[in-house]
Amino acid sequence: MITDTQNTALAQRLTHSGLRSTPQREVVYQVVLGKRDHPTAEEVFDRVKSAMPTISLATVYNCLDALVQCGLIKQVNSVREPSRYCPNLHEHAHFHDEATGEIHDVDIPADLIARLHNLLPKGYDAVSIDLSFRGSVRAFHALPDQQN
Amino acid sequence: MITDTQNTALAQRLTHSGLRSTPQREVVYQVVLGKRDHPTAEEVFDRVKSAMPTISLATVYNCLDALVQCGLIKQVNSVREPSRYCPNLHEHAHFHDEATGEIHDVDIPADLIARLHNLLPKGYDAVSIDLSFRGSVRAFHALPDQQN
DNA sequence: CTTGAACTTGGAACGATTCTAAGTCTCTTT
DNA sequence: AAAGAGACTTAGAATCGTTCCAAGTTCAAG
Repeated sequence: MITDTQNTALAQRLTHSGLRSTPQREVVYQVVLGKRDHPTAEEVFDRVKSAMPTISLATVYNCLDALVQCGLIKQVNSVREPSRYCPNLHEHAHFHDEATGEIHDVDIPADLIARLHNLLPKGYDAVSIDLSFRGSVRAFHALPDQQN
Repeated sequence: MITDTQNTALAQRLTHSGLRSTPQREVVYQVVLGKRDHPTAEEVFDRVKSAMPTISLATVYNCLDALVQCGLIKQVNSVREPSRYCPNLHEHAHFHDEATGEIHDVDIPADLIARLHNLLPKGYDAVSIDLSFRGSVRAFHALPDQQN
């Protein structure tokens, strides 16, 4: 659907971080962007293979790392489960649905993030916050799609 | 230092959950209680071996699971690192010091926990919240030990 | 061109955890 | 007290996501 501006953005970000833009990294990036679920490296691997059948799993890991490093995607670490990757760059929390295994993004208002930082004692300097919920999602009587 | 009331509490909790109180579980419990750091299963294993040299690592995992299950300790899941266990049962967050690898407990006021729950859209039912920071702790000019 | 660094590849290696099979312990029921 | 059923322990094998490795490839700069 989209490729050109995204790929130049990709190239810029990568070179800016001292990394190279390669066909593999472009394809991996497109795949993660392409579907707004939270795929594991293995799932990314499967999806990428249709476009590039010779790619190896090690390369997928390498590409995902590179993309995380230059800030284009985020790594979502689940508990004793494979890491997942998401293109949502806003500060947000994750809700792990224990029934389905799905992960849903949950927005965090900026003032709340500030308040979380204020929990820390003096001298504590947090570079990242991770907020995650686990539970289940009650099927809901077809509400006409509130906000998201 | 302490053993008797703790061990009866242990026995009660275990049997209440349909589990048995065993020498191994008592020792593992004492070890986790004994030092307020956040040991991994392997570290618990090492500490337990001095009191009970024949215990196996599998049993340590089993015992830790049992204690977590009946609510006597908590499992702290780090990112792509071994799980750690802590006897602090209050709702609290964790600060992962990237320099030292240490984990520090951080209290969360009750109203903030409520506010976190309120982030969730309708229908989302969270059974647990995990809040963790990672960063570093600046050494602090010998403050006369504030609160903790 | 050449040189070197970054990258890709497949497979081996790793490490935390779980599983397995065999043996032991401990309640209950007689 | 004997017997049977579970729960528990043990050592080692197995699992699985991830990382490492060695060899070959590509790319950018001189």
